[in-house]
Amino acid sequence: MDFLSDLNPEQRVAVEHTEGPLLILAGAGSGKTRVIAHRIAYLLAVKGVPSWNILAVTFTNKAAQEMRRRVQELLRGEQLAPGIPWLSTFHSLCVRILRQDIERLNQNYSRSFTIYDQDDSARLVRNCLSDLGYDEQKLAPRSVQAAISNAKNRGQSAVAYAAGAGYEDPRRASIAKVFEIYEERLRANNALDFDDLLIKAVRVLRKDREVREKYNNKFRYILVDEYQDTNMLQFALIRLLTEQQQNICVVGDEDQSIYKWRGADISNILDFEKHFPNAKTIRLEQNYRSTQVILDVAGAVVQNNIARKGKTLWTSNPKGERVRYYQAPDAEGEARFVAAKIIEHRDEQYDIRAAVLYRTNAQSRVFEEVMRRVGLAYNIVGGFSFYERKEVRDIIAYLKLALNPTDSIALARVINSPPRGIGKRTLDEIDRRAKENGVSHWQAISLIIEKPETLNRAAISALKNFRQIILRLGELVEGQVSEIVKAAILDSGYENALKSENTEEAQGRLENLQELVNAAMDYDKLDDEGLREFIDHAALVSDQDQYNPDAQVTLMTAHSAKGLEFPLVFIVGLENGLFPHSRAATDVEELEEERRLCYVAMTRAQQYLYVTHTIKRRIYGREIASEPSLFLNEMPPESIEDLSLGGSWLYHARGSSKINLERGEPHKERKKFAGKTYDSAESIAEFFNQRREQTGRGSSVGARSHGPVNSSDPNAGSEFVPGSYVRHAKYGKGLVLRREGEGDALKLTVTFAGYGQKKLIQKYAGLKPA
DNA sequence: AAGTAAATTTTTTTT
DNA sequence: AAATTTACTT
Repeated sequence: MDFLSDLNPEQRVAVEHTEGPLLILAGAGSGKTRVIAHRIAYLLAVKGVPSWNILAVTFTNKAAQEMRRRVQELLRGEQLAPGIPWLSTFHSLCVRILRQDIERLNQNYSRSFTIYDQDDSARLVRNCLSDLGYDEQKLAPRSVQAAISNAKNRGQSAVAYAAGAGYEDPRRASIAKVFEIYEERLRANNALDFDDLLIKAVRVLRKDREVREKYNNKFRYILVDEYQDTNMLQFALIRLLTEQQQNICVVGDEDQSIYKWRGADISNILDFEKHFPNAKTIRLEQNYRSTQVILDVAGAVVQNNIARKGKTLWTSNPKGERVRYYQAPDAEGEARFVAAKIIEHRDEQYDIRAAVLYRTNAQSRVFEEVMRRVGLAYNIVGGFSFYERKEVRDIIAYLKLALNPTDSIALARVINSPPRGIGKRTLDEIDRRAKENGVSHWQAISLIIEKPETLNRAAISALKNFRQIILRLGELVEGQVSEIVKAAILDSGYENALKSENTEEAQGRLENLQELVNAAMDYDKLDDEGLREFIDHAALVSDQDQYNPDAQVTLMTAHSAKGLEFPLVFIVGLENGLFPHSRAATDVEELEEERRLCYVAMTRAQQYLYVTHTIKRRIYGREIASEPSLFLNEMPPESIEDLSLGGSWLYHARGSSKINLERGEPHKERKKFAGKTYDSAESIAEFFNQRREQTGRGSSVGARSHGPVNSSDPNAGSEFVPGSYVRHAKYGKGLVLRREGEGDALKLTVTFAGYGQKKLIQKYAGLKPA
């Protein structure tokens, strides 16, 4: 079989250009997965490259799996030496490298290191904070963790972070201190957090020539997918791996860069030609996925971004139907609309796959409830994953301890769960003895058992009991994975504790643990995968790995949808403050990232795209009036069909004579959207006033909503209505989110870039319009 | 030490 | 509104 005939000319070049650096700028839906799969197959079958010489890095394990499947399918019937290339995520690649070679770093890490996920690492930060005597109210563990992670992703050590001047964050010195002991403790626990996986892998490659040469010789052909979302460390890794050869092929799309907040550095892709001087660049601009209208609308939105090279996607697909728009009275109505439409589409085409995309996971609940009520089977991606459930995490902590008893986070997690009589007093004593003798908590337990000092007999026997459990598990680590998992569930007393609870919830937890055993059994069959790999997998599975391509309805965040496609897509909750998210509202760059996210979401759609928003929404149990997203405003009206009942925002926006849409040539540069936008105070007030008049006439939609926005009288303090921008002497520019009270008691909730939300009394805050 | 009641917080996106 | 944390009882 030849691997070229069903490719377009550009795709073909991308497959054939195997030697030397290659940059593939692949627009949404331009068949990049196809190209990568064909390229790998071509390397193997035509170029005769041995499979172990190929490394392909994808964003998720699922994507790697999918790639493997497609390559295998292409190679069916080919006579080839067996073996599949290394297909993995950056993080699992680093784990594989480190499990081999971390000891060469001489940093007291052993090959049996533990991986700390977000939750573990947050716990460790919390420990550090409390040991330093810092107030968690002032230094939120999560934000400290984020600051540390950001610094690590920039390649900074604790010392460098402390020295790093710049903007004066009063918390900086304290965070640096936390950072320092956080790192110390990771090392003491023989643990690596997600960032460390990359950092240590880069370090070992950089430091040790032998290791570097080993991997340079091994990976002669390297492919990186989603290159626009790689960060500094991932780039460093690529550089080190391509020191000898330059057969590096990267694929990406600047318009789909949505992980800047996680340290992704777009200049990696923009400067690729600089980094690899002889690079060839190929643009894939033909879209095979979506209808013309969907592409037009998505393009019109992303065109509002300034920081953009700009490219033109085209398609020979049919024009398709207009994008459908719906304004719902509330989140419940929004979900009901989506469910009803899915059912309608099913009548047309019984097996149509649908996706509901939202900005935040918290939005999923209403959709789940409605889907269940109307009897639509759905698959949910993200949110609370299987491995994040408490009981599953607890059992995994037992297993981690069996392999690495110095892991104090795992120890703290399970030492008294299920309850076995080890309380605060005992824990304090363990901590004291550990510090006194400079040993781990695990070793401190043995010290206490030998020489109890202050503790009573009951506590000592509880500790002995616990130590015995872990030691016994330790004897099983070489055996079958499912056996030790079963032992952990049973010997820890977890099963009995749940059984004696005798509730439905406990029953569910038991079933989850049975699932864990089932998952472990898969590892029994594999020769070179054991407990270690099982636990690594649990830490490194991504949310997207829960995606089931056969599911009829999938609920997930817009982020998780990257790389996927569906005939029928709903983008819900398109409201200012939600999508774009309020945390991104005041920063132009962040707003542009939100817009790209919206673009990614829209370009998932193959045939039908629906965009919806609500006019009021519950947040923390409080009902808040919400306003339509500015992204809705950026969609060309002629491509939108309004399905709302009664008067919709769209109806007002488009129906008003004030609107003067300045439309230029479709693909020429166009001035920023000049239509009526709702990002000014007056227009929002106007919109809601119009609504009130209309609903007053007896429209059924949201007839009695007394949200704060609706109460805004344009004549009184009209400057500071929700949606308007203000300037604060200290915090700078901010977006007004909420308005409460009147006169002197007028309180405003304002979100400021870098400072979060603040409640301000207008009388004292000295706000100016911005 | 463990269970219950009260208070407090939570929501960005994720390897 | 729900979940988690803390305070208070036994």
